[in-house]
Amino acid sequence: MMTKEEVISLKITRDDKNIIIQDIKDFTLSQTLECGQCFRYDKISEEDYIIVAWKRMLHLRQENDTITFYNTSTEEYETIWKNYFDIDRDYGKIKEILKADDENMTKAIATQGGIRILNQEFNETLISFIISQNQQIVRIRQIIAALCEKYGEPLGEYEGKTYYSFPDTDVLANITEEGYRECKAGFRAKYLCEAAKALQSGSVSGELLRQMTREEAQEQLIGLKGVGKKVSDCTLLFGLGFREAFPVDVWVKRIMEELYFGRDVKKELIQEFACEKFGKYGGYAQQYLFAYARENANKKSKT
DNA sequence: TCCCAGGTAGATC
DNA sequence: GATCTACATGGG
Repeated sequence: MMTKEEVISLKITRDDKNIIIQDIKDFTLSQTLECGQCFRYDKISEEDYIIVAWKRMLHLRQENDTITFYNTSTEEYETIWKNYFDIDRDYGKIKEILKADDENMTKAIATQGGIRILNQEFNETLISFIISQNQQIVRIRQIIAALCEKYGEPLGEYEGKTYYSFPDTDVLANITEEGYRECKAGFRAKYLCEAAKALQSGSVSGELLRQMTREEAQEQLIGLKGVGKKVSDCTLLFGLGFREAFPVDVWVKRIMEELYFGRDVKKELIQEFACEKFGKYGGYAQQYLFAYARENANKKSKT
């Protein structure tokens, strides 16, 4: 639930086809799409992206504090994109809280403060992060793209390329292990089969899990083969709206060790520390840190 | 060629 | 309980 003080107002206009937000704050499209939380986007130019989410394809462009949502209706914006991009939440306030008395968060937010946490579909998030384990982000995107191309529905095209929806649970549940392997899912194929069947049967669903506490929902997720602490945390954070979740992966482990511990520590200790320090803002803190860690690694590899 | 990747399950100590 | 290892596949 969003509290009233976290809601902000914006100047939103439209011309004949497009929705335009002219004074967006705390939002950098490239950072939000490329920080590893979602996998279904194409960078078309420095300012333009094509994304697919919630069975829609969308062309977006950002110039400074103006964002244009191309070829979309007011209704589609209100029902889909406003929520997807978490538009009504006041990230300025969240960032102030995280930065208070924390040099590390201040540095991370200085370069990565345009990230917003997307509200993604539960099914897609779960399947995507099962695929993500022990894999590089570019590969995750390739595998999910293959899965959608093969089993999703065409949604439209841009410059000759067709974009496909993420497959429905009925379709996912009927894909064989061999089918997932053909999408290059490797050893994760058997996990995907099991998860898809759980989704189709309804034994695991976004509806059910959203009604639970975070601990209960996490327990349900970890009950699936191939879903452990990290994958479940990502699913809770990106697919179910549990913004206190703090996924600890190799990047977050490394950057937390560097910034807060000065030595190698166990994941469990990092988890505990983050829970204590960031509390209900854990998910936001984690995203800023994750992006900051990757940005630093990029710089080093380029020199 | 080698190391590693938004980890996890199962074996072993 | 804590630690070790296999796992598919390809990017750098």
